[in-house]
Amino acid sequence: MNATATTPSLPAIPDTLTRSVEDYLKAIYRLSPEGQPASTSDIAHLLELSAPSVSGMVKRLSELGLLEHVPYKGVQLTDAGRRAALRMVRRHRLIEAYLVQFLGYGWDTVHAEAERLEHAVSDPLVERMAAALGHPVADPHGDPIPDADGAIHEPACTPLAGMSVGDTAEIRRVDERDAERLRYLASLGLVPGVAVTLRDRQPFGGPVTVEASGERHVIGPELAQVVLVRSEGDR
Amino acid sequence: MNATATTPSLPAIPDTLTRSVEDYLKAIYRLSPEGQPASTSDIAHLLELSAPSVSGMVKRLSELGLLEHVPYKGVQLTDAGRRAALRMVRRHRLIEAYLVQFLGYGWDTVHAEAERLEHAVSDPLVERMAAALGHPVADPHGDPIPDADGAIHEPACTPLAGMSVGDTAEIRRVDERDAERLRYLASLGLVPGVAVTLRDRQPFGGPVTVEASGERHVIGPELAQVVLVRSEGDR
DNA sequence: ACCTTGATTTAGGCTAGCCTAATAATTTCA
DNA sequence: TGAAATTATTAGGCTAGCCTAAATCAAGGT
Repeated sequence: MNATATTPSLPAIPDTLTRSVEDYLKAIYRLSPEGQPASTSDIAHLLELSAPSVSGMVKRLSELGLLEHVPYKGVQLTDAGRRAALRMVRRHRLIEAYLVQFLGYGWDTVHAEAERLEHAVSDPLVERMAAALGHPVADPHGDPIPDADGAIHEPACTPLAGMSVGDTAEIRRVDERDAERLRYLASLGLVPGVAVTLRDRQPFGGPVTVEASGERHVIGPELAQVVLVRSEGDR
Repeated sequence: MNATATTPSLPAIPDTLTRSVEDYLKAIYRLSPEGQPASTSDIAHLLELSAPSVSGMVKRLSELGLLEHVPYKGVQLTDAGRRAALRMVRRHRLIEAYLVQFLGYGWDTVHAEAERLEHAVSDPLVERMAAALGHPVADPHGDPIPDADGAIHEPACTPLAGMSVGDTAEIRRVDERDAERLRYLASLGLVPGVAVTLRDRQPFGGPVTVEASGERHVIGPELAQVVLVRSEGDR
């Protein structure tokens, strides 16, 4: 017995992770940016994999020291795991920003491309892109970009659905994953940086009416949930 | 029996190939751009894999209709295989050109990065890069870039080692794979576009002396083999 | 014509990741 | 509290790709 004795033989974290592993870490980070445990089934749902597949991978990742797993309770990233996850988040968001800025991509199509590229770019390339962009702090959807050390500042945002009638706020962030949704929001002019005023809300989870750039739009509740705003009052 | 009856059940070529398959096709293309058969062991050597691994993959690829294999004779790409290979060659060379032009890469470091990115980029991204570059016909090492339909024009080149003393020629192409070699060549000013005159050749495969940009350099025979030139006389 | 040599293929085994079906643990609710 | 529902894990199996060791084929020299 000559190891540092935490778990029975700890296989060091390999210097390069597989695509799968990177995707798991990103998913777990997304499910619990604050560090609360994420459930197996949530991970499975997000990655569109079966629950047993996730169970198996979770076991391997915890043996690698990338996360901690309490059976039937959930998983939490270790520091090493969170670092690796944030590295992927940084890559993803910088790639999106780069493709939009320099290669004419739209905010609706850029996610799929970044999803593959993030596993293939080298760290130096990521930093070159960051420099070419002038070290941006957010991607085209308003998602904050962690710095190279993994520090990230998540600005306080609330769903548009949570605004009160009469309130005015600025759109900060929009969930990036559904291209069609992004195209629809863009067609309405509901993009980050735009000021919106809530004009009406129907009861029982009904639609809301917002005014932006002088136009009024009726928005369904699930859409109003993925558009994040910052009230003029905050910070 | 309801198939078109060439081989006993032909599994259609999948729309996306794996990284491994893409690498095999590229390797086979490189070993036989003219279509002569490539040997198992040459493929194994180029990809740094064991011969049995290559044997197994070759079997699968021939079942997929990407190549034809005559046991103990060699493999030849089919039209579909060659098309897939040229698609990878186009990607690789355009990525190299893009990274050098827009992201400050040097010709010595760009190969490794392109080697990974070529498997991850989408066709539209490749075409956007090509457009941003103004549809170049060659990459930073002078290697010609196939067009989007897979047509490629390989300019007639001969190794510098094959020149006669007193001849003058233009450097056209340099093997891209060894970063250190590229750095050395660049330090001597021996890059594509430069005119060189052969001043001396030592017998028995000895070094050659070339003059370029007014300077003389002594070059070992294996280096003189990977620098390709076009004589002023040729086309 | 035979035998050695080198290239190639077959045999058998391994890991990473995925799956479905079956089992087990936890939570919920009557 | 105890059954039902939910959630997670184990069992067992699959493919892609890689490996080493063993067998086999193709040639070339005597």
